Amino acid sequence: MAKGRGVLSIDSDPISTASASFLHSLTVLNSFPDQDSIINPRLQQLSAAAAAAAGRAMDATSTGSPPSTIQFPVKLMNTNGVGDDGGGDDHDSSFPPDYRRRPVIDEMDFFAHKKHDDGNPMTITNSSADDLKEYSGSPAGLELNVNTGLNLLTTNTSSDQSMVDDGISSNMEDKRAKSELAVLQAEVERMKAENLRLTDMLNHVTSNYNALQMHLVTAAQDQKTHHKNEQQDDGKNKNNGMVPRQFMDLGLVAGGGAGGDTDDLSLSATSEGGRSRDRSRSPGNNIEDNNKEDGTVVFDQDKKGGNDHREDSPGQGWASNKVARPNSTKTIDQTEATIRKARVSVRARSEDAMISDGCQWRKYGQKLAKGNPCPRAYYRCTMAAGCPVRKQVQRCAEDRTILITTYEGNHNHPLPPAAMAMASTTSSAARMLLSGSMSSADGLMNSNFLTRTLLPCSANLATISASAPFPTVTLDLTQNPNPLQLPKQQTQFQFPFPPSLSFL
DNA sequence: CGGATTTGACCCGCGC
DNA sequence: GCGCGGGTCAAATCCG
Repeated sequence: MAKGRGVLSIDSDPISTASASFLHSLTVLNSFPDQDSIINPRLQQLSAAAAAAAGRAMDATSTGSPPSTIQFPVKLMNTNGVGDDGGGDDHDSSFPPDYRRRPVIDEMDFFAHKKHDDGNPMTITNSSADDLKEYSGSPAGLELNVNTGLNLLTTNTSSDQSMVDDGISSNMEDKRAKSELAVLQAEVERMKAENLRLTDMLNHVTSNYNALQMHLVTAAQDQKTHHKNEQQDDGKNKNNGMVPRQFMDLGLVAGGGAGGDTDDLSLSATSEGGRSRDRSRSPGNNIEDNNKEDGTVVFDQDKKGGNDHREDSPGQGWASNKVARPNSTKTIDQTEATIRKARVSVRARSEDAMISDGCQWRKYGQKLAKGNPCPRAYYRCTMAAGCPVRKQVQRCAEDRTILITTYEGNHNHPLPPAAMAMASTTSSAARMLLSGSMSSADGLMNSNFLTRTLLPCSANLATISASAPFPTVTLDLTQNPNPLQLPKQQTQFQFPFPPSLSFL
């Protein structure tokens, strides 16, 4: 899956969480064939047609082929070939670095569609209404315009044939060719203007994205500062030198760990510090985990008043954090709990007992949960010693073909490419959740906003549950609201998510 | 034989 | 304080 590599660098920013819509948009843009294969061919064909017309005018042959001149523009539209494969899965591997300045007609289609259909606030807004109107359903609209020219030509052609019979072809053919040439030149000019307009729009999207990103960075920094102050006030910081970067390092699955960030995948809030249980586990590499898992340190400092709690075990970063902090305010506690307990739940149809997400898991328990006849299985990541990531797998009681997989914790190791999709998708979702947690008073952002931002093209795909025991982002892959993004039906579960695909 | 899975027991938080 | 339910452990078992 080589979708949209061009977006990787964008989302590599750990703070770009809420910019998912832009990432998605850009990913979709990525999915389209490069402009060279769309607009340029059209211009080339127009130019070629113009040249042909000029040549015909010079030749003034009486056997001009009306059908070809009539169908020419139609071919132009067909050459676009956009949207024929649901996002152009195979086109974008060589995404040009300057793609932002190379508008693609179908990009406009995408935005125009979004503007009208879902009212996505992220949608470009500075375009004139005329632009949007003109481009809504761009292929059809363009075709209409081109056809206008054709009609003229067709008229000329029909009369031309009669002229030919009359033996006055030379003059009329010349006229006809010139007329055709003028039409084509006008079309070329129009295409150029179109390019400029698209460029402007794309620039605007980019600037919007940057602005949002800056906003998120600011919010994250504020949050960090807040927690630092909190720690200082406590005066009980037992982890000097350890700075909470973020509650959840959703990090950047940077190319299989090649990139600096090795604890890439953060499927959910850091290490489940919120886990109320503090049973002692085998001592392991707790310290290491704490160092790796952002935010863990922050919550690990309190041992519940020094009671007889056993030490949390290291390798189990996810069970290592204490919730209560003596001097913390109620608000802070709530926020922390929210962040620590965040989870990402994925609903997908699968006949298998477990979806294949590219990671290696070891089952360590199974329980019958109340309200669901299907047992819930507990898995632990075994790709690296001490990896705190765990997941729960359970079939939906209402529809047993639906497998609900809930991820929790941060991987402390590089992920194989196969796991990148899941990692990116779930981390995007989790980032969205935590972003919301950090920037709203009640710990959760407006779910509609999150949903739309996360998956602007399919708002019903992601939901934020605030009522669940843990704040949970649910990614519902059992529906297929946007066929363009689901190339094919898979029996084996795979991640069809636009955001995730953008990182593959 | 080593690793994975199963399964009953245990721990803990929460609500009553 | 007690019971319930979720989550985890670890011995037993299975399997390649």
